[in-house]
Amino acid sequence: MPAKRTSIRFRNQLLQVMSADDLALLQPNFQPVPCERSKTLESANKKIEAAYFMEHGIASVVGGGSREVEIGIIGYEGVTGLPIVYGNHRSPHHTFIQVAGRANRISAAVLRSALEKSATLRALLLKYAQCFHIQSTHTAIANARGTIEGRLARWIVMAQDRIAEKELPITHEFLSIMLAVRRPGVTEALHALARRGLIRHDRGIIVVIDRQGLIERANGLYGVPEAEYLRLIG
Amino acid sequence: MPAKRTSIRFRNQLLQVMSADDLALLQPNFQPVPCERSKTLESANKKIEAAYFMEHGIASVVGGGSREVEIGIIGYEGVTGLPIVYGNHRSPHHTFIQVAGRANRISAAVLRSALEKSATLRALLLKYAQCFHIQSTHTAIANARGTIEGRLARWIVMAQDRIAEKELPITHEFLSIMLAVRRPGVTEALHALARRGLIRHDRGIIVVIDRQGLIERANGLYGVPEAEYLRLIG
DNA sequence: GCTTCTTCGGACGGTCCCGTACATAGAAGG
DNA sequence: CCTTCTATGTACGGGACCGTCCGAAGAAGC
Repeated sequence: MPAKRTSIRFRNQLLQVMSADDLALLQPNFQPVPCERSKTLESANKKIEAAYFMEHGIASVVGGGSREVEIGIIGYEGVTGLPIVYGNHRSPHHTFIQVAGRANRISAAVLRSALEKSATLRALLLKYAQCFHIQSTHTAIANARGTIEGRLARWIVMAQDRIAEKELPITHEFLSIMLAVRRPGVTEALHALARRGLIRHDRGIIVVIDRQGLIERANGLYGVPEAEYLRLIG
Repeated sequence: MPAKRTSIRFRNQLLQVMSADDLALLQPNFQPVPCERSKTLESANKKIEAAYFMEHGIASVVGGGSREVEIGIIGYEGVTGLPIVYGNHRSPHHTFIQVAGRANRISAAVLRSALEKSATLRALLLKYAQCFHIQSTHTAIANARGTIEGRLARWIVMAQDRIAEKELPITHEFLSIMLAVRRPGVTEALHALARRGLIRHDRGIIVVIDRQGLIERANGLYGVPEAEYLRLIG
């Protein structure tokens, strides 16, 4: 066997579980890019130029026109640009970096042709598409039934899954936009979580203390999409 | 050209826009079935036996465990069983008939093998999957920001799109579960819509009077998924 | 060290919606 | 016609959250 195989290990979960052949289709076309906060990856109703296999940081998908609402988040477990997987060039959503990090960028055209060539790559990315779909349906459920405190607890745990550190660099203002609530509402809910000893927080920082307690506080809003991810992707 | 072509016209939009070859893969395996109200098409976390190309009536997809919340609805514009298209056997959602009608049933195994054979069939159903995904993201947005009256107006217009008649057979109780609100809240919101002259309502019946007015009342919550459907499927 | 900007803490009246309870009125079946 | 069930109308107190405003307290630049 030729020793051509580059031994770069990706943190991205999709790239990790991908077959060597599929990875070989993508990897030569990867462009490692830093993702600074607020960087736009996709604009609503504009052609999607590239997909980003996240390595670090968090991307957020939002929709709803003027006053945007978060639909889902993507970290090193996933990839942006799902409309490409669906066979499309655009979507009415906006995707941007919420927590700085880095990603492997691949152009939409290359990804599209790789998807045509490989049925197994298609299968993997479609499974991830289902995971992301389920994540957004559970956002819908959380928005319908959850209190601010519960939704916030869910968001913090989901973000921690993707950061893998206990410190989340995020402001109340940002969270209030994501959850579509009033900014002081976020402040109060964070205090409530802190009073219960589940988090600490400082200017622009939230520190997870009791992850399991947060999950319980989320009152059933956390867990289902995560279990589906494990089942489908592992 | 051999006159083998059966000239049955389907009402289902996906079957209408499908190529003759793709239709030929599916149609011999169709089983026309009546869909009475409350019939379960898919259960949460159970193997999906079949997909249903709706011809009449409305199927509803819900999730969220004990107190379920509606994620999206499917009528003659679509098909149930999207997890099959995603390459899966199950999902954490529950799908059932909300307004009686009928559908063309096709077993999951047959649909799966047809999807493997035909790239164009895959492409079409994936486009519909994206449409449904966008529908559920907009349910998330509506749940986050809409008033009961607005969300109700959205739901009524969406249902009317799929019923194509002005009369919707639906009870307040049912709507309250779908929207995850209190039952008397639905009663009051329906009165408000009626006072504005947008609907009439009777025991178990809602009659659309001013569709455009309802859309305006939905305050931006209606329209985006519908426009995407037109763009992607036509 | 002082100004300026960002971020957070706290407060106000007001609104929407909740949980609950109860009464009425069609429908359905004897 | 009478009973029973379902569906709707209405009311009450209470809680969650809203829009808004203002002050304080770190962070950042001059």
